[in-house]
Amino acid sequence: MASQGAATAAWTNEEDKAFENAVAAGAPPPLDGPPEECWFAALAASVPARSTEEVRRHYEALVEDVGAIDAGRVPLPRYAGEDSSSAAATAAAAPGKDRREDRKSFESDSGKGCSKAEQERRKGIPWTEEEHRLFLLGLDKFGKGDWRSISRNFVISRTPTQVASHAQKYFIRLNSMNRDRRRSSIHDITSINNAAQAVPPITGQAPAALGGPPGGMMKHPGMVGMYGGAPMGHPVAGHMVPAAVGTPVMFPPRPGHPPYAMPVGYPAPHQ
DNA sequence: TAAAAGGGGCGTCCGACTGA
DNA sequence: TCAGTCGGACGCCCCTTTTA
Repeated sequence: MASQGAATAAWTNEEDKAFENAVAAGAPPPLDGPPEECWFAALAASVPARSTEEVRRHYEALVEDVGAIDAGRVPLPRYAGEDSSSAAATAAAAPGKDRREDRKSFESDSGKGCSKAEQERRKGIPWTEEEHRLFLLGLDKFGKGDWRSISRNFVISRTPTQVASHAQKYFIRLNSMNRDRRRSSIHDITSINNAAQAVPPITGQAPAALGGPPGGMMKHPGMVGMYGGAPMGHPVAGHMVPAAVGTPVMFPPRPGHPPYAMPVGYPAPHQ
């Protein structure tokens, strides 16, 4: 991943949050002057400690991340989803899902594996944050509905059906953001940037290598989803501010594919 | 106060249905 | 025919309440 704000101090959690919220809100639409400059200035107003130029670079770094993935410059984590050994391989690559997989493997090892129950209904393999992040990238790239392309080019470890199913629940989740009693879930990740910094290094890279600041940005380190190693039940407000609730934060539209859930007045980044 | 039980939320899988 | 959508079943876990 591209190093965000490499030339300046690392962005803090609060700054990232404010930045994302501003992007999610679409930022005040530029009224006059160069649209792009005004738009970044509006974003910068949400992050007082950062200059417009810093905000611009931060933004472009995110876009660059997407571009790198699009171009295949960023090696995607290897998932072996096609065969039955995928569970172990994926579990090894994604420490966040170990608990359930451990139970699963235990059941298999204890003689209950390949049981009738398992043949009747395969147990679900929880999505990792990395997969979800790739899903968001694919959603940005191909738009809502093109699950096959997303599956083939981004979430290669999941079938189009799985991607579609995941998307369905994801959008349901987004629509239910205003409910009071909710647990935190992987679907709370609505921005690629946020996810990138929250995702444990699935490739074994250090978090900084993935673009996140040292120490990550999550207020609950290690929170990786329902079946991850981190606890569930943390108040959502603790790591997701209301402004971002229900507002998908996606990267800007690119030529050739429709934007998804982008606020009005979202300028095209430098290409 | 600690443990147990029940309720409810969440994520995944599956099958039926629909439209191109 | 195929891909996408929708709704429900299922399993798992956490939270709250109840009980000793």
